[in-house]
Amino acid sequence: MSKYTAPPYMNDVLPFPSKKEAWLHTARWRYVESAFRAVCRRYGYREIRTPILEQTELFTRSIGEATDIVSKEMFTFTDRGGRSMTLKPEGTAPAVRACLEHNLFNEHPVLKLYYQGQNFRYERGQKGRYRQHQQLGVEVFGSTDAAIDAEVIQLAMEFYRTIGITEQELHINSVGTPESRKAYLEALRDFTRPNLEQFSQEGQMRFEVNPLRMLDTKDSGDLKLLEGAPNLVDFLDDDSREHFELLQAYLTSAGVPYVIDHRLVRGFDYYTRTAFEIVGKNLGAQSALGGGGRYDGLVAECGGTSTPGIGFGLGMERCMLVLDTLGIELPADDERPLAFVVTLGDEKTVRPVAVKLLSELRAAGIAVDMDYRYKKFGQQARTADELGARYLLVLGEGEIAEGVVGLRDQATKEQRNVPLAEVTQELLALA
RNA sequence: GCGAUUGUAGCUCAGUAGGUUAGAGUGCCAGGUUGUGGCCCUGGAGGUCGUGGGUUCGAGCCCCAUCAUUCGCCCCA
Repeated sequence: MSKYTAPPYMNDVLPFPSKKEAWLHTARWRYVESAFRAVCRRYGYREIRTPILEQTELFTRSIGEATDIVSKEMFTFTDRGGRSMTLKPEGTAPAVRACLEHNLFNEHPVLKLYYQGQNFRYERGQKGRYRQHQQLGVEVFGSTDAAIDAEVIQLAMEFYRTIGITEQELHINSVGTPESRKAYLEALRDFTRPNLEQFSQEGQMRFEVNPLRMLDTKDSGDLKLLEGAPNLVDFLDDDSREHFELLQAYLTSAGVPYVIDHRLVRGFDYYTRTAFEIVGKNLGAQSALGGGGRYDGLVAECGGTSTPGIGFGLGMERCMLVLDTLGIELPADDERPLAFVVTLGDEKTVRPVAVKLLSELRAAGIAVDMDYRYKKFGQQARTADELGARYLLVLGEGEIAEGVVGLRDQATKEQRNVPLAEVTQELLALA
């Protein structure tokens, strides 16, 4: 092992596939990222990029002091100017900050954004959870229309479909306003309190810390005790209830099946109304693909004039892992050369011609490579195979004398001579 | 933050109850075979056994610490 290793629970994504960790291959990442961009573009979203760190206060204020993220998971440090800075643990608050700073909310009353960026959370790693993870997401500001909630949901589901995850289930819920949520919490506490001692240790802990999470248990005993518990939707204010009903109507008319999941809650303080999660089928414990929700109070919390918002986010690493688990084939490595030059015979005669051929082909926009270790035909050909070249360009003293190059199809092993002057056109036609 | 797990060659791993010079497969390099490969044969290089202490006549193996890995919990993406 080398002296230095990647920082704990962070991954290197490599230029070649590995048998053990197939998902840590840049070609696969690029494919998924470009699929995401393509979907966002189709839906009319524009890209925003923000710095990798922000003032710490932006996150403590927006996410909530009591959340795990703020209380124990932030990568925080003091910079040389004495400011407390934090590597961003999530993408929404920085996007809001940037929009406020550049007045985008005023100039673009309805603002549809997408982003792709690294998030950092200082926690113990495990499968699908890393200290640095890439998040793909969208945010829409300026509209409370439930139709935009439906659009964000459809965008997310369409993205998963385009990369081959077709078996998905949409879970929706409404968490209402902070006030209605508070009323519900009291009702839930009142309901569970009489039998509290019968709950699992974990359930009892959640009762204290975050009662909503009691609903999210897998413990069969707890589930039984929760039968007949009050539902959050019954505590919604009229506006939130209507909003939730409208969302369902839009989803239905768009032909998007959904299930209402009363146990679905989101972690951060700033969420309001719509909460949704997309769940993959047949994935077991790692089934949540991504989720999002509405945050009508966040912009005001960050110091702007009250502006509603809704967003969706997904973790790239988990997405890649899911693709692996489902055995979904992605298109071939886009970094493969089209052709690979192989030389035979006297190096001093042949190599200069090969170098010239390479530069001509590259200038014409063809991806082509050669072996720089001056070895036998077989070894050069093997390098070509390892790099995934589709064609071999065989160049020896004989070919040079005739002014041709051998064009060998690696799939069929058929080889024919092509005049040097015509190789570029031939390859362009084959590309 | 809590609980486990693993660390020996580039890669996958073996290494018996502590006992000479630490092994295999694969990959790599060279030759057999200066111009058409992947096979085969022969040879070769490659290790501070994660690191630092300790126990012992003697440690890859036992003990402590430390770093790193992987996995679970909490929570999340």
